[in-house]
Amino acid sequence: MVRQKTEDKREAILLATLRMVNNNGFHAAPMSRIADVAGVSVGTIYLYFENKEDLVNTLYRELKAKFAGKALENFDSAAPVKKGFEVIWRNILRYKLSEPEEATFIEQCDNTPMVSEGSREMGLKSVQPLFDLWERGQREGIIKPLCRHMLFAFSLFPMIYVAHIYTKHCKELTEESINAAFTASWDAIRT
Amino acid sequence: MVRQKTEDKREAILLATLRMVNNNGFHAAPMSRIADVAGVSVGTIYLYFENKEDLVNTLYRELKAKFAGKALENFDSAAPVKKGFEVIWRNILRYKLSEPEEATFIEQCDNTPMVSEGSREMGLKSVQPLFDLWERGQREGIIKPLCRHMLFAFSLFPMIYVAHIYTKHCKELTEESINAAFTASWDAIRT
DNA sequence: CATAAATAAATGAACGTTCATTTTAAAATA
DNA sequence: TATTTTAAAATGAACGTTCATTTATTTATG
Repeated sequence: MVRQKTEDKREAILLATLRMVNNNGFHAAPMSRIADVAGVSVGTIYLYFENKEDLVNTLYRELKAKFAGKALENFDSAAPVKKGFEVIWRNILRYKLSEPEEATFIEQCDNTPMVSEGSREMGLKSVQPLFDLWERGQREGIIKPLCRHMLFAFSLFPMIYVAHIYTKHCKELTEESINAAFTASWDAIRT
Repeated sequence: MVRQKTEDKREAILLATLRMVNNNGFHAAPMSRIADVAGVSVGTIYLYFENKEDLVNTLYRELKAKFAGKALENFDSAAPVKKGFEVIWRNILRYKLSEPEEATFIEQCDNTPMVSEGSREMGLKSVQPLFDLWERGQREGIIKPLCRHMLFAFSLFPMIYVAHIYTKHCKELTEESINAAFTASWDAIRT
């Protein structure tokens, strides 16, 4: 075996991309600067990624996969609907608060043509257990008969927005606020 | 009297900007194409606007002002809290559904460094009556004691998201769905 | 020494912006 | 009224810069 492409460099490039894009958006993250921050030559990036689009999409998909893993941690599909929902809800909030850089990047990607529709769909499929849970809740008459989009819009989307605002302004969310936010989320979708 | 800069051209340039940016984001709206679509020469744009940033910020502020006007239409600050909230809620939804292009542009702007923090703050101040209404609701014990961000996140943000999804996929929101969405919004923030 | 990884330099396309020039129409003149 | 003057409005080719990507070269490894 000859010399391997060091995995370190790949990671450094991905991390640099995350940081640069978060700092000032995509238009302020030229390949040259990503290379600088990663401590790597520009050309090297093209050894690991096809082009910039591929680089960004790869990063997006990896983060989304990690996110889905965290979101479903300790989730028991046999538990009561409200309990199951609360577990996922708190998991997502914890992730958004503890990994604000990753969270910000994901949000940026959801609003740019640089990330393909395919990458986005992949992200949705990874939280299928949540959709199943909602459906069960509706069959049991516990959850309002709204479509997925609406349920997401009223129960998870607001929390993601709140986490974003708070990390952006470096304020801390008290345990009390978090509980209040969960109550609001649940009140919105429960019958 | 000398010749006036025709107001038509200014409007054409703004409209072209709106369309181009909506089509594929800011990076796909070069001044040259904006000029083409507006039926104007590139240089002409610089007679009406200082630079691209000024052009975009001007458009953003004009749309935000129009939005605020629509949002507060028929709002009576003396009416009961729930009624007042419902008026504004439905006004915003109507705007988002009837002017999807403008709505999409505003959303894009809220996620780009091209729009200054100052422009964004201006947008917030224009819906002060809504904040006042929430405060009154809290004094009356009708609305949960959450901060502005949270109230916005749980009652208006989801609806904006839903309107966006539906117009994007060209689906129609039934009157029934709209009522259900309002109930969810109100349930989320009422005590 | 052979081969792949890493680099630095080179390339060309695209962009925002400028500016010398032309067009337009109101004002002045006769 | 018909003609000339004037200055603002409009133009679009050209400029300098930046960017993503490619190429040629060097470096490191087995």
